Amino acid sequence: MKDVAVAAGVSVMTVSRAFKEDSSVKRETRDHIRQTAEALGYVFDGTASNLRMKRSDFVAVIIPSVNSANFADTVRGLSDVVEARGRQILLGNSDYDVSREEKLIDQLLRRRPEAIVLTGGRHTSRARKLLVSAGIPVIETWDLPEEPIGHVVGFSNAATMEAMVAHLVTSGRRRIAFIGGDASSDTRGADRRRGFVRAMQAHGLAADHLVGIGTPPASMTKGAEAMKQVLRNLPDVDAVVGVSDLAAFGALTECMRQGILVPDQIAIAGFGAYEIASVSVPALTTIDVRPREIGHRTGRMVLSILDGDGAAFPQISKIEPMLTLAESAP
Amino acid sequence: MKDVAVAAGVSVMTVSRAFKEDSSVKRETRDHIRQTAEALGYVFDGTASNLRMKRSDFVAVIIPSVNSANFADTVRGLSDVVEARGRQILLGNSDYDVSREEKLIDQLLRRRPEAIVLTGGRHTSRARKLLVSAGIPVIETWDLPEEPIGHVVGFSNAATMEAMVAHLVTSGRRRIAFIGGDASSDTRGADRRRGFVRAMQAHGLAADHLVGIGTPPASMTKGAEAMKQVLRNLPDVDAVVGVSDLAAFGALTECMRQGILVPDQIAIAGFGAYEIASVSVPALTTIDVRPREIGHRTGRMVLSILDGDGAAFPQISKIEPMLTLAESAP
DNA sequence: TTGAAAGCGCTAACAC
DNA sequence: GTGTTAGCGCTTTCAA
Repeated sequence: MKDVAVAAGVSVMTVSRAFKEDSSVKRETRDHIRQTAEALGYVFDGTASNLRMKRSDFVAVIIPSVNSANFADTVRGLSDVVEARGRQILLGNSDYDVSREEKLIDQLLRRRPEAIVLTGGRHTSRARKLLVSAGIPVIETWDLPEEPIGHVVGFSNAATMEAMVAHLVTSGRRRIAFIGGDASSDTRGADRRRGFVRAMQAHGLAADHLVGIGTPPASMTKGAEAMKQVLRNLPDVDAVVGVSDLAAFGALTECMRQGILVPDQIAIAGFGAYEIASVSVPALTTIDVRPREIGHRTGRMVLSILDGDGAAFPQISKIEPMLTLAESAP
Repeated sequence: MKDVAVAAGVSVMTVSRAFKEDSSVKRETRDHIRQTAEALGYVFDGTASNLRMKRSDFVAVIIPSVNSANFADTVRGLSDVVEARGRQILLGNSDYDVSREEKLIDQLLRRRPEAIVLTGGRHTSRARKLLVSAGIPVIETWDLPEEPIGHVVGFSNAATMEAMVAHLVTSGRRRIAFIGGDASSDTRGADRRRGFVRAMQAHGLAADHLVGIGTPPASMTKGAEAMKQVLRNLPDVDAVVGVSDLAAFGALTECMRQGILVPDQIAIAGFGAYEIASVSVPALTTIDVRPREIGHRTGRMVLSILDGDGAAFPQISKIEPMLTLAESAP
């Protein structure tokens, strides 16, 4: 900046002002400075500015994995909103692991983000301490934590899965299997499984057809493998619910390979409203938790807390998941 | 840090040293300082450190979209490598738009990243100027640019598609349609389409069955719609190639809905080796461009340029895509 | 092994 | 409308 100032024949302060939109610099002076800067290949140093202004324009976001379309959608919705207002997303993958999440929180906080968005409501106790003492807005998403740290944009994974079971039972299914949700690290998957078990019991049905798929994320391939087990070991099953659409679609493909008719012999339902659910043949009955809306709403929440009236949003903003019926489990 | 220093009864300099791994501080002093810091809820300010050290530990990455599994895989591979060495990824989505890419480059460079990774080899001229004058390593990926700015980790989209066409022709297909690649903004898609046309002509076949799907990214839904057009307008087609597996799978589902046998009546091939390709029934013949390997290799390249002997990597590192044959086009 | 002074590149606050 | 001074929180440098 000093170089630009010398080259333009002004003080550094004037150069600084010339780069701010609404500051008092003569038009000609500003134009001249900007041209000089461009010619010199000068790029503004945000690092120094951040230090001085105590304002990083970063919003930290931790998701389990960028490789999951649903979490990617949430990040996308979030970044669309906050980037339009000059903020930048600082993204971290926790790999469905709370201790990795703790490390990430530590690392990200060093960058002095102005807010931090988390996926899920389970964290290590040190992570909670770090978050609280950071003194910035904390938003937990994709869940309704029992003890929220700050704000929340989410839904109950368990209750949502209960609605799905209710639908299957209403449509006449009785011997329903659940694929996924066994890994303790995927708390949302485990919650869905818990909701499944609870709903089955509430309907007086046996909830003993639980097929794990191991470490998250649930994939199509793992869903297909799990379905093989179901067909081998649980021949009386008349419906299968996947912890996600990916697992459900995998299960569907295994049925296709074995000549089992869906939904005539076995109904299949998923979770998440991935694109595959609407395109597959048969299309999958699923639950749309509106990941992008989670992101948008979180973004607007962050901005309203940061820039304006934090009171515009309630502390807990509930997403209403929608049951989407399709051919696989009408 | 000053607070910690006062609380621990030492100078700020000693506190600073206590947080570095390999500096000369007495064990007891260091332990005492770290405890004091933890108790005070002190979090190291990376911003100030970066300013002073002129070292941000950021690697900037621009991809067309996080919502594409393949690009997400590349980012994942890259971050696995560079984060293990203390760097953090600064991610931006260009939305397949070079002018948005230019804006992003400008924004990201303000954060003073130590290297920048781009997707593709087409950029605005101002973007090129910014990249060159930034004086940091620039790595272009997912393509083999005609005029590389710096390093490259990629493959030829056109040549790879030519290999796919060669396979289809060898297996007896003659009237082959191509779905996608019409949007000028998706240069990789357009390159694949160009490769398709070139290969068809080289085999003496008509390359006039081109069905566009509009703005990227190619989706399953758009692939299904395009297949509807193919079946309506081009009844003689005996094979279809999708610009990506998503489009190809969409096309497959449309065939299933219309009772058209794949591959007996129409063969279908995709591009990208998404999970859907191996799981779908029939499984899709596709091309594995190894997105994660692109990320890994790019990461290792960045680190070797930054930390050590930059000479360890050639300027252009070619990825060899692999043709993966499956049921849909054996 | 520890400390004091100087400064990274920018901007708030105050002159003029 | 523009310039001067001081300082954001850290680390380099030099001295003790």
